[in-house]
Amino acid sequence: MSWTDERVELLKKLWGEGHSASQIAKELGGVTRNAVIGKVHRLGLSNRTAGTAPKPEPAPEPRPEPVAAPRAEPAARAAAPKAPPKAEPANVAEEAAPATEPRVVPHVRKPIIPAGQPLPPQPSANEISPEALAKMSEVEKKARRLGLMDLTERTCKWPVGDPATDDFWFCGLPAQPGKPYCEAHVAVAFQPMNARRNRRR
DNA sequence: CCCTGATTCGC
DNA sequence: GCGAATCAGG
Repeated sequence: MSWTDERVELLKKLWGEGHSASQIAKELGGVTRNAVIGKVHRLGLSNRTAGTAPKPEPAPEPRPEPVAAPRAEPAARAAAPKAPPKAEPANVAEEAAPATEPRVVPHVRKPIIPAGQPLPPQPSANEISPEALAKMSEVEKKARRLGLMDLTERTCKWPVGDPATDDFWFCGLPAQPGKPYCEAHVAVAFQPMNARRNRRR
């Protein structure tokens, strides 16, 4: 493969969008991340300040913490996340569709499993620890929202949303080595039969 | 260990 | 110019 105008163009675009060299290499195909980096340098756009203000800062996370503790035990480990079974509206900054549909979807999600992997929780099937669920929906907000083609051996392949709609993507966060999912999703997918139970302390 | 970009240097 | 090997860091 050679650096045709097209490929260089795509390289510039992706690099400008903050994609990593390895990601770009995969999207371009036929090149390694080294090749990409090398080219990036030769093009003189090593600094991602190409154009204007591409400062992909992760959305600031709300810190719910205001507990005006009157006077409690010093070492009180209040680790009781009230994870409501309701799925948080993991939305982005803006939503194109107003979605005035009367239809309410109360249950969690209905992920579709890539292949031969442990099945995610069926909403009505079994029970997952509230903590795991909470962590999961929390993570979905930070997910990279990868497309099918962006998945690699080390990206979380946890599907989110309805494949029939545009609102469908894969978690994409760093997967646990050897596992198909990231830490949070592994926690949900690989539920030890005795995960909950001896939780009391 | 996984990943990231940066640099070198033979081709 | 190209990119594998290597380096340096997270």
